[in-house]
Amino acid sequence: MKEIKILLAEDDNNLGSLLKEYLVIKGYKADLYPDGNKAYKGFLKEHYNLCLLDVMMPEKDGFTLAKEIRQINSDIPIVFLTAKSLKHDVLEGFSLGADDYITKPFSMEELLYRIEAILRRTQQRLNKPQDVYQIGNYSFDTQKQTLTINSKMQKLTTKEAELLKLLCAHQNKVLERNFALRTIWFDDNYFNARSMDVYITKLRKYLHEDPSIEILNVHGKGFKLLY
Amino acid sequence: MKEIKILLAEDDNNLGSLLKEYLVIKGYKADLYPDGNKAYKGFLKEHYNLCLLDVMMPEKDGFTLAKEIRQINSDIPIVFLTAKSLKHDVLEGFSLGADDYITKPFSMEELLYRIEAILRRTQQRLNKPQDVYQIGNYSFDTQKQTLTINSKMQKLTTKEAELLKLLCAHQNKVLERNFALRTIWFDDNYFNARSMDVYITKLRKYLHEDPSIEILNVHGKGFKLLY
DNA sequence: TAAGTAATGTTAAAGATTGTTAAATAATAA
DNA sequence: TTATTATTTAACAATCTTTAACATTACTTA
Repeated sequence: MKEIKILLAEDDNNLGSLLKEYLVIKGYKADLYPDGNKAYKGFLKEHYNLCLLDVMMPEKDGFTLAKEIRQINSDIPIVFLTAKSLKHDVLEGFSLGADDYITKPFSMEELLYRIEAILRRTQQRLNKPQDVYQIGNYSFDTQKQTLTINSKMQKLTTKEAELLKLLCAHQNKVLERNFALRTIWFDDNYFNARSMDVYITKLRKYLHEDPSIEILNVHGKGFKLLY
Repeated sequence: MKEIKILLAEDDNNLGSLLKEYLVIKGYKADLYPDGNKAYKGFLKEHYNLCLLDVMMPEKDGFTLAKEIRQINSDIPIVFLTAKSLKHDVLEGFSLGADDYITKPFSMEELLYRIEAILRRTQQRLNKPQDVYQIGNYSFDTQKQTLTINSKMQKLTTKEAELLKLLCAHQNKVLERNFALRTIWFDDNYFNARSMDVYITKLRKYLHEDPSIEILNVHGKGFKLLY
């Protein structure tokens, strides 16, 4: 797991230190800068993953700083901290491409959760989103489109994998025909429905080695993956 | 620009209608559901880009609904609306993978900006372009058009490098055929498509030394670089 | 209950897309 | 210009998806 570095720009040293300490405890690397200019210089030197900017700061306010940061990195998540919850202010922040906007006073925990929510969105694509389902004794890798049991690996075609993925997402619940058809085939006409039946047969064959697994048909409704 | 569809689950019909109307004015398509069950059914039928869920709802509350939605689509942005700003509540929301959390009363404009901030993140999800990509054990220099492994350096032709670069920018995601063709060949006709297939074969050969790397074909859609 | 109808199961063939190699053409360097 | 390299086109193989055909099962209705 790569370390995540947060740029923290806050002129109130009490709050700033507190925040930094809290973030460090939570496993982030955080650098505190007391004003916008110093923060900007720091931004140029280091490689940060997220910016936490106070709006009201001496020398250079948070909005100006955000603009400058955006010039260099149009992609980095920016979160504003502010005492006043003036509507106009909030809107200006977002129009600069803020990812979130938190008005003081706020709880540390909430801040942390908001940071994590944003990082989840921005980081997740960089790491591989290893979606792997365990289906009985099988292991189904949705990214690689493979189904493995006892080190025997079966490659799945795209359609096979898409359908199995939907079944997994609905495990023990009915996957409705029309929903699956519209999701995978984008049209729930008769022929696509028959095509889907063919794929159900194929999946049943693949999953044959673990007898506790079953793709049950719910007449007129759809299919249910049980195990 | 594709239409963006928002699922709105809110039992207070006054607020719900107001929200829906506002979102529609702002150019979104929005469907209002008066409780969690109806919202879930709607979610199964339609394809939404974002969910706006009231926490307190009859039949099925927002948290439960979010869990069910996440089962089916682990990726869709979810925003909670709530009257109470109880800390415990907020944290629960985020732990379910909420992308934002707004306590009533809120201004319509702020809501809109928050929605836009989230969509900005989720819609454009390409990795930022880099000069040098690490692909498994390979190092791919886009400027020099070289692919290096164990100090063995392979020169790439322009087309090879362009295609590999696009694949890298989309790593773990599908690089759509037509997009790649229009980007690199400026025309997605049949012959260019065949030419691209030839290049895919070449790239696969170059990347053969690290077996964890794979250029997966997603039938009818495009290619996905996995490692 | 029995017959009729609709839905699903299964297999194989047809049709479409992709994989691969080599030859032909185009572009570039010597 | 020729030699070399890059790209496209052609040809054929392999794979994936859809369609067709027929079998079976589930439901409906008389």
